[in-house]
Amino acid sequence: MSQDFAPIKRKRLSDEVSAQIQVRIASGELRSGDKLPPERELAEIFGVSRGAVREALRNLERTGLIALQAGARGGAFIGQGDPGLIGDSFRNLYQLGSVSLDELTEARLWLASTVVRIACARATDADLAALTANVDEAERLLKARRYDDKIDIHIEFHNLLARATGNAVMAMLMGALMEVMRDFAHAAGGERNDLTIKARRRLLAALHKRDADAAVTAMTEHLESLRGRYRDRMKPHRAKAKGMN
Amino acid sequence: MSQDFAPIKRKRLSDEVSAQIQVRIASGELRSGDKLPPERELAEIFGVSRGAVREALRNLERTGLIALQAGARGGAFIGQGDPGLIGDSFRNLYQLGSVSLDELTEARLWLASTVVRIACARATDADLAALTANVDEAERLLKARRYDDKIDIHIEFHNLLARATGNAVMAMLMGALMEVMRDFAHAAGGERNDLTIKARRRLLAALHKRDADAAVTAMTEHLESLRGRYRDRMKPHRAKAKGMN
DNA sequence: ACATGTTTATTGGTCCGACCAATGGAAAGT
DNA sequence: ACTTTCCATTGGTCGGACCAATAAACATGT
Repeated sequence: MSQDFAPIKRKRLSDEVSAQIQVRIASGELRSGDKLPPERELAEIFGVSRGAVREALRNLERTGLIALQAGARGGAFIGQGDPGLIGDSFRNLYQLGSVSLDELTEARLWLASTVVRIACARATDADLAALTANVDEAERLLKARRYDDKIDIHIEFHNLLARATGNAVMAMLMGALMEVMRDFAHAAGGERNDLTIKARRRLLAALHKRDADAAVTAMTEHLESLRGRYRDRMKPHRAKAKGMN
Repeated sequence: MSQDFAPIKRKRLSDEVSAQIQVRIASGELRSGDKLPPERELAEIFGVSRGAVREALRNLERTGLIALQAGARGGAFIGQGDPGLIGDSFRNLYQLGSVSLDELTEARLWLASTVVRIACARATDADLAALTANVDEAERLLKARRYDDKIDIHIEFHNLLARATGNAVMAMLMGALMEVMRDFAHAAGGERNDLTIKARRRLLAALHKRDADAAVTAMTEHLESLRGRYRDRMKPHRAKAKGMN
């Protein structure tokens, strides 16, 4: 036993409280819809101040585990999680310089390939209809020169496609990456040509024919060309982080 | 103008504060390593109580945007984000019943296929050496009957492979999914046979030969069989959430 | 001079007690 | 029976106090 004394972890009270509640959730003791005791009671139970309890609850709220609601029948209710947090995480990592734009677009391209292949096999008629409607809408917006609105529709296309895989996790992963893409798509300004529309028409045709290889090709080629254009347009908007160590 | 009066958003002060700070970060005005003014000053600047500022800072800390440090030269420092939060999000979504175990394993399988294909093309000698060392270690633990420790090594294998793609985003995505896998791998108890080891040896051989198809096959077959075994062993550990709307 | 211990100023961490604001149900009035 | 008013409950905010950690400035001893 050379150097393994005590780690000495000065944990914050609020973190201790939120940890205990989280354990109750992980164990299944607390489930979606359940209500926690009021802050004042929790303070007494845990033997800490209401402020500490409050910080714990706010943390859990931020994590999407609970939702706070004021008023008579209000309180802290166990929620269902928030898929949007995944996208937020990536946004932060990008803004803080921990991941690059190039890595994001590359990962997105890889994910999109998988998505389109799976979706090609599983997409329902309703999925295909929604995708078609989406492209129609995008074309309408393009003609109306509403380039900024078009971006959101384009992003929605990828989300629809990901949902067509029938796998919520995959939909969330793609959704997260697309959230970051949204940011700099708006920053870079929307495309004003119809290349995307045409590529999507080809993709839809392949999907209807259940031709996975053609669908993947259509998707990949389009994203590759987009990637090239973005790379030219977006100068790195941040100098490399100077280590804070 | 039929019904578009005022949205009436009763935002919390602390959220308003954290939002303003976040904007400064997004705009690049605040960068990794920068220090925010002390809580008491921020309270005066924003014209709110110190408690409100504190909640805002704790929220940002939870998000990985800042790190709080007590003491004389302490304060709130802009951080670099925390990739672990992505895994936490999925863990929460799973625990709260918003995503199923099956969707997680399926998405993991898809991602792993992509990862192994890319890694096959890009892995450096150092990557391959690390992967080989990992499998050796796993074999050692298996012989020592340290099944629980073996799980973590097995998970590390996937992370190493993902890192071998050279894409940090992909490594984070895989890392996040594997974090959830870790939970129920431990809950289900580690495998006690050497099937995984053998599959990994085949995978490594394919990687060394840069035979992408063989590598993908080795990975996929193994994960598929694992998936089948898990499905038998893990009964859904939670009844379907009764909606709380 | 140098090393070591002590003080002190700074800053996050916690607590208390009070009051405000939202909300739904109970009581009162019609 | 319906509407209005009131009230208890519960989160949201505040101010001020004190504790705890920390590093710099200072004092002390060799």
